[in-house]
Amino acid sequence: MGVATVSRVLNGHASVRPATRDRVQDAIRALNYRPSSVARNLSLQRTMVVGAVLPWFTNPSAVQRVRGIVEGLSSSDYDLMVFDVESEDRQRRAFELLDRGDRADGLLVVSTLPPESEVERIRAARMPCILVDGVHPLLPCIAVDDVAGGEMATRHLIELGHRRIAHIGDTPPEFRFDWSRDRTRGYERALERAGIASLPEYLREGTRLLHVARGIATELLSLPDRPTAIFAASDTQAFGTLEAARALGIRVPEDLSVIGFDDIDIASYVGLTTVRQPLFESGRRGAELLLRALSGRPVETRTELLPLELIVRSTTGPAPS
Amino acid sequence: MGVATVSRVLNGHASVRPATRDRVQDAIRALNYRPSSVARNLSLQRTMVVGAVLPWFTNPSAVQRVRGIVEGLSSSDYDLMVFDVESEDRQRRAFELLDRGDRADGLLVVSTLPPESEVERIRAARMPCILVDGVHPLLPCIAVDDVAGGEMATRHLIELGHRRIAHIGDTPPEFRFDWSRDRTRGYERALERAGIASLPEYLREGTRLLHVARGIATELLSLPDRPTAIFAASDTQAFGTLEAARALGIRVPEDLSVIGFDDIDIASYVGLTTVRQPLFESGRRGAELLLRALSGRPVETRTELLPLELIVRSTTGPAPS
DNA sequence: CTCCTATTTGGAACCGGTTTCAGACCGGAT
DNA sequence: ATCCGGTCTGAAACCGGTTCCAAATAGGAG
Repeated sequence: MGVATVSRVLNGHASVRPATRDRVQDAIRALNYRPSSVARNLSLQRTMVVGAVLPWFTNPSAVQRVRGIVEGLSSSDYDLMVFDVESEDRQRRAFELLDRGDRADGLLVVSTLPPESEVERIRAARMPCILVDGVHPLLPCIAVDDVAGGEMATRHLIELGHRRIAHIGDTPPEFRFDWSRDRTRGYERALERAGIASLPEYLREGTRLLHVARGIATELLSLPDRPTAIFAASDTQAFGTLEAARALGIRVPEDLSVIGFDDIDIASYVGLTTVRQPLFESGRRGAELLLRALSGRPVETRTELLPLELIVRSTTGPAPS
Repeated sequence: MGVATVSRVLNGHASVRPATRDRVQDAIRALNYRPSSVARNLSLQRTMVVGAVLPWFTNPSAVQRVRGIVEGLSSSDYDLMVFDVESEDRQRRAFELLDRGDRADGLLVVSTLPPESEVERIRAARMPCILVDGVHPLLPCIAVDDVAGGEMATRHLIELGHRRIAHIGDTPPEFRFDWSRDRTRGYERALERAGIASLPEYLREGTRLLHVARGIATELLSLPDRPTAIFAASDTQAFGTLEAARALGIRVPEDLSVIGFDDIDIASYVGLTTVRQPLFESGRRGAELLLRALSGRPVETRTELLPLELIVRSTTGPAPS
């Protein structure tokens, strides 16, 4: 029996006599044989796997996006392989592993930007690749208008009568990633439009981590002329802010209003006012576009903006008089 | 120039004349060449990737474990590939992809049990495999004593004077997974030891999802003789219980005590009393054992139990008189 | 300028599949 | 019994690397 016949049986290919097929299947069972998927991929030039590259998938919003991806892929024959890249180095390695197209047929890059050299390579290899929560002129992208979001959050505070509004942003240079800067820009624009001077001591940056934000918030709230409202660039940072306020005995929302960004699961539980972005939907839609590209249908290389929505709960209120 | 030479240059192998090496590297640059990692794996029989298989990594405790895995692997040369298996079918497929050892060198199976046939295959292929949050007699395992944990939680409530104690468990048959049953057993044992009869209407099951638990809790709290304490099999379910209580206007902990299990991030924020299990540590330790196995050192096939700890916060209090 | 040996180099086999292609086999018609 | 067409089958080439081994080359000694 030749290997060709075995291959035909395994792939349910046409024209194998039933008698032969049975004989092959018996042998397979007897030997407890399973074909090597890697050898198969090598030969087929196709893996039926899509790769997702994302930093800190430990964080709640990333998890939510991945859930969307899983959902979007669930009806397809593709499996998902997630690469967590906690450092620039790991990110480079992930792309080295993936961009040849021999480990995954398509790529979802979430909340990070691939190095420029990789973008070129990906395009040269005609490997389908969708950006989720990131924008690049040469790739299809799913994103939100962070400037508008930052403005939306800040305007909400202004409309409540706040004038001393602080902002806790994210440190920009992580994985060439700049949504936080855009939200900050929205914050500045809202202040400007309302004719409020922006104070440098009200504009702070820290990592996305909760305890860092708590530290920064503690400093902000200890200022001689402390802010009456804080716009945190993410819900996680907003929670850090709330903890700081609680520790200092500052009442929310009576003495301090806090607004976040994302609307992660816990936000509704805790009653956090926030700007909701469709996290789950971004992943689902990204997967949808990727599947379309994988099926050979064309996908426009343009940025698709998902809607933002202000969710008012109980951590914002009128400015104290 | 032969392919052998190129291969030697790429792998920094010995004895390539500098002049030749430079010539090869120039060619590589000129062609923008990158070797196929899959072909390399096929030839080398080694991938430098470890696979993690876990269900619902959407859920907070799984995320925490994965964080531990990432941490445990970070100092090694291995990359992590995560397979989310939301259904039995996907689980089967994940193992089919992984157990030949040509896609990953080692396996971490988290919060699920591999099908028996796969266990056999994994052992036959001598593929290193560690179970995290799961127990199998033929594999090294990292776990906690769920019976003891369930007993610990229940005893805490009993010691506070509660007698009408309900329990919300998990539906057992998901991915051959039974920690919830063990926690329930601990619950029953604690009641028995205290001489409290267990009432069938106090013992309920639901999926791990928050809103399902909320529904069940609402039913429990609407019983004519409603419980004064509820032990939820996971923190997520405890939150559902708290929401139900809040909606019904039942004060916690004055009218109702609630205890969870896991101690996920938000638990401390919300002040949930719970039984802490070392989630992060379980992943880190699993990765550590896997790395040891991958390096050829022996790993005992025994179950390593991590410690549990009762964390008393503000959702439990003395039974109402 | 030879000769000899140590170092470099390239050819070929292999990893484990898929697929092309030509030959083997089958049954029916003459 | 022979021939014919169509259906099955297996040998061989390929995917893209690594590595063994033998041939080619370089450099030092005589």
